Amino acid sequence: MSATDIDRLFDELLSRRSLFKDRRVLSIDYVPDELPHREKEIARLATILATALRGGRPSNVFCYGHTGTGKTAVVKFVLKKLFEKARSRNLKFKAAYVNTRIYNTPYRALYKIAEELGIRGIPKTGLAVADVFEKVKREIDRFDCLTIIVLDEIDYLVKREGGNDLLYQLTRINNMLSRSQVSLIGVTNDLRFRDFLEARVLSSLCEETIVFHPYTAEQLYDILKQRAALAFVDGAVEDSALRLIAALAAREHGDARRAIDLLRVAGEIAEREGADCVREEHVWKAYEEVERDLVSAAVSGLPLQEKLVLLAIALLSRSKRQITTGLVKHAYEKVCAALGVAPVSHRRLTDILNNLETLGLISCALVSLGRYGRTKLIKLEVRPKDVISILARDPRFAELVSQIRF
DNA sequence: CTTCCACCGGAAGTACCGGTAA
DNA sequence: TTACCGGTACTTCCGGTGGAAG
Repeated sequence: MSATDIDRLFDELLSRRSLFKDRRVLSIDYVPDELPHREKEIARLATILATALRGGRPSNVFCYGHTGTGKTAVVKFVLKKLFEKARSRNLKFKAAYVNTRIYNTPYRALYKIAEELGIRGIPKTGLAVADVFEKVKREIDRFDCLTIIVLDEIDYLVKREGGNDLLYQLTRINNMLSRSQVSLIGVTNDLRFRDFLEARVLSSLCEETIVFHPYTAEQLYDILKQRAALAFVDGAVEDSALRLIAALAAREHGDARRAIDLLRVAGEIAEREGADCVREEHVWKAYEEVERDLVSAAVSGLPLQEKLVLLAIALLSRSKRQITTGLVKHAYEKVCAALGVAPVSHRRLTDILNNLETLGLISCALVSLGRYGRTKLIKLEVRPKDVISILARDPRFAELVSQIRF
């Protein structure tokens, strides 16, 4: 391509009218001024937290519901409004928001709490958890005000060792504070989460419970319409496209986050193609792309051995129908041999399989074959060719993928 | 009724890494 | 420097276990 060609390309791209008015509206952490169809939940949480405006300590709250049902948005929204109200009444309180899927160990969660509260001098690693907890506790007491701690995706913390301990300490912290008070808000997608909570934590963490039900397709449509009006220029999205996104997301247990993601990607595709508006065809393309990106994000972050196990499963699912643990082990060892990598123990393999399951890449079902033992039936939950093509980007695997057959 | 397959998964421990405090 | 911290990836050992076959 010559210099003048590039010049012309730039000119052409610049002269195109952008479909977007404000892209940020479609980002994951955007909190809108209105949350349609969540009025009841907002009122409920606001009622509980309003105690703070009267100088009391709100009960600990526990929110649960599927992904993308507005839990995080509602919590952030109500806290924002509470801050505004408090400021107008000259009241002080502090809040920390921690996503424990990212800050997924007791130390890291504590570190993030400290950071959110503006407590400095805590290193990312190297100290004992108990010491850090003491320091955070002391600093919170020095605030001399109510402190609200939001623990989002709290199930990721609880399922880790030491997670219950931290939670227990946090629920008991008020007994150790003299000037400040702490309220906790726990948020989770996992509906069976309570099973993992120890009894000593359960009762105090779940003083109040708010359940978030999935959005229906019509409700998702309303949400999309609201966001589209803010994010796109007038007439840049066809109504049928919004309906399609709503229908697709409703199928995924009413996941609004997924819907908004789909809208954003569909918009980007339409713009890339130079279309004058977002149509159903762009939504379908976006659907594919979002799916692939999800897989790609999950797969590329995996450690080597987990990649190899996943590769073995992907290669197996091209041909065999029923995949058992034994079969996976066999295939995995063949893959290892071909690469000159030492395979891990069987015990480790079961952990890897469980991990791949929690990531949603595979699903497992324990079955008993009587005389013929007891095993797990393993099913790849994503397209084998996606997994293989993503892993084949690694030059170490590229050759192998074309060679091995089962 | 008992056997026994082909696994599961808890417990405890090791090696290593990147970090802190004294 | 040394002792210690949390965290990940992995090991070895071992006590289960559902249900068809015998």
